[in-house]
Amino acid sequence: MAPKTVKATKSKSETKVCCGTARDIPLSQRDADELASVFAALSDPVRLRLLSIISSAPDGEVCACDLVTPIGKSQPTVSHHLKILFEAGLVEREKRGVWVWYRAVPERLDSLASRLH
Amino acid sequence: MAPKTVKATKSKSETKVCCGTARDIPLSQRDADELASVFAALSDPVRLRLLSIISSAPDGEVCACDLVTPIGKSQPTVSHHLKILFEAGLVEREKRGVWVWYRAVPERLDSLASRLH
DNA sequence: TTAGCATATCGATACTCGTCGATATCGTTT
DNA sequence: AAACGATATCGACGAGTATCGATATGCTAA
Repeated sequence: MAPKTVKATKSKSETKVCCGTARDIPLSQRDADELASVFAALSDPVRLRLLSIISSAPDGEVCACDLVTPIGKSQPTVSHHLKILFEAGLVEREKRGVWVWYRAVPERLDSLASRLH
Repeated sequence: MAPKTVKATKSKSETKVCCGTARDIPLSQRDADELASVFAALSDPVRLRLLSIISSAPDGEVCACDLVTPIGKSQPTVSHHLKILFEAGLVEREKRGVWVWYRAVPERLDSLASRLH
């Protein structure tokens, strides 16, 4: 197994992860799942470019109809990716008439960045 | 299509993404691909917990043999995830005898955090 | 009401990925 | 040399996902 120097600090499996005991595992299962889901939303180049376009919009918002062409994917595909960004809390949307406007949620990225230490 | 207010700032598809022209698309295809690959490495709860354990190690490094039990997955699975973290530049490894020691690369996370604005 | 457009959903397909048992590789020990 | 233990790789399987054509939903205009 491990060398003998710091045998005492050996991390141990802790199935009891409920209340406040599990301090030997830095990141809980739940936190890991939640964090991973946000990273998963950012793990696609199409979504990163969508987020980039939306974030850098002069008016702070972009019509969905103006996202299909620059991305170069089909309308259902772009709609699919926008939904994933929305469900991850990375963008918010507002329907105005026939159009849907998307805005970035920078606080979401800020909180993400802060959790990277 | 889009409303008429800011028709001039409408982002346009730019297939010529080589030298320095494409400035209407904030994030290039290449940058998006590269960023997405790092996020993909962080998009799994097992890898996040591995990274967390390694990062918070008192000695700054953890033996791979001490990672299998707390993660609760098989040894090939843990080895697989460690490889992905390594190839993403998030951890570095050093073989000492029979054991392999893993260290975190915090600068990698720092540069990631800085790219989230 | 009907026609037309913007957006979302559905169904299908191809591909990627997480997982594990079995096995290979490699250093250590006897 | 032979046996053993730690780690990586392989092969396979099941689950998830990116993509798109077709279709549904919903708003607007005639």
